[in-house]
Amino acid sequence: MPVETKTAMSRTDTIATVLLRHYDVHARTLPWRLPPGSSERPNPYRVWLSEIMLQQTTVTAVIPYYEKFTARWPNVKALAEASDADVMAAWAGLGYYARARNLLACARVVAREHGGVFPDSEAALLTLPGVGAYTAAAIAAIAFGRRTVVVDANVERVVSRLFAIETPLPASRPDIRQKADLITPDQRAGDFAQAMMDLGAGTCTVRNPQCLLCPLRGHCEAAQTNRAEDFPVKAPKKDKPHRHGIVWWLERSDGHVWIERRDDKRMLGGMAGLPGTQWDKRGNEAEGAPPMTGDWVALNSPVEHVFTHFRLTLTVERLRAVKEADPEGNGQWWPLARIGKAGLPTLYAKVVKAVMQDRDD
DNA sequence: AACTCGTGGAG
DNA sequence: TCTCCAAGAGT
Repeated sequence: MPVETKTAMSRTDTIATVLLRHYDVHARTLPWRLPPGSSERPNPYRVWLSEIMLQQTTVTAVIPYYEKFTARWPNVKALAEASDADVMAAWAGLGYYARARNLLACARVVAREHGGVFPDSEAALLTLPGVGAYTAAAIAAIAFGRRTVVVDANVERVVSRLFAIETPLPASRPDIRQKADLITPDQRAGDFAQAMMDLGAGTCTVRNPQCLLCPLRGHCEAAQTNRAEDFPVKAPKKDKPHRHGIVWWLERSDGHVWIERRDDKRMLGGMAGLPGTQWDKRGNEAEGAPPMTGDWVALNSPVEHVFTHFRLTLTVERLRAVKEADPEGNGQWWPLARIGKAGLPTLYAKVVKAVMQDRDD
């Protein structure tokens, strides 16, 4: 390589060339990545698992779950043989629980119909449960060295800035995809995708982007006009409605609590939960009956929670039952001493906390 | 094609 | 406190 190109960018340097050169030095070390400089290909199972967990979820939130899953289920066959309840409980707290249901469904399809080997083409990957356009492209590129166009929210932001795209999202998606295709290299498409995501996570951030430190500043229309933070332009979003519901805390005299398994296809579907009104259906927030008749008493302070598209205020009502009590519903008595192992999603973990605090008062 | 799906961190 | 939003998919 000529000496002058080490410090000055040559005219023929493409965005991909510059970004990959930067990535070779500055790539983040992450549990699902091979050590820097490794020439091997990453394990498809691990790539797939990480990509599913990372959907709409931050790296720091994913890491402990990724470590837990890979230690307990080291390959796709092991995961395919796990029980639904074990996988759902292991996923508890990470959110978007349809991902966990699809994860298990996908593992079983790969184990049964593909002999435990992940398909290596983008089109075949796209047919798997929980694998959409982004994830299929990412796995094909990262695990199998395919040249695919990987577009996630990071790439959308970076590309919107590189080309100063004025059309608001989501209408700009076709244009963004075309531009992403244009700058994707024929070689190392997987590294390029991960480099774009590293850039979006650390430098080309939503707020306060670090354009002065960006390796692509010389290629970026937005940076050169000091307008990075103006992109991507987004359509205005709707405001969140507020819903109210009741949750019933039924505790037996010997220290057991009545826990239900929520139906699939509802919110928090397949997860453990507490009986309550149908707060997840708009307009039906008051519908439902307690698992037993009795003198239910409400806690002084309700539980507040925020979902993607609505806020929820839950009133907690308590009842003490005798040991012979026989509640109605799809549930089981769970020892309060081991409530932390019940696999409750955060909403219900908040209810447990509220009940415990109420006792201390 | 909009809507529906969780959660926690950043600012 | 409040808003925004993150390696999106399914319907």
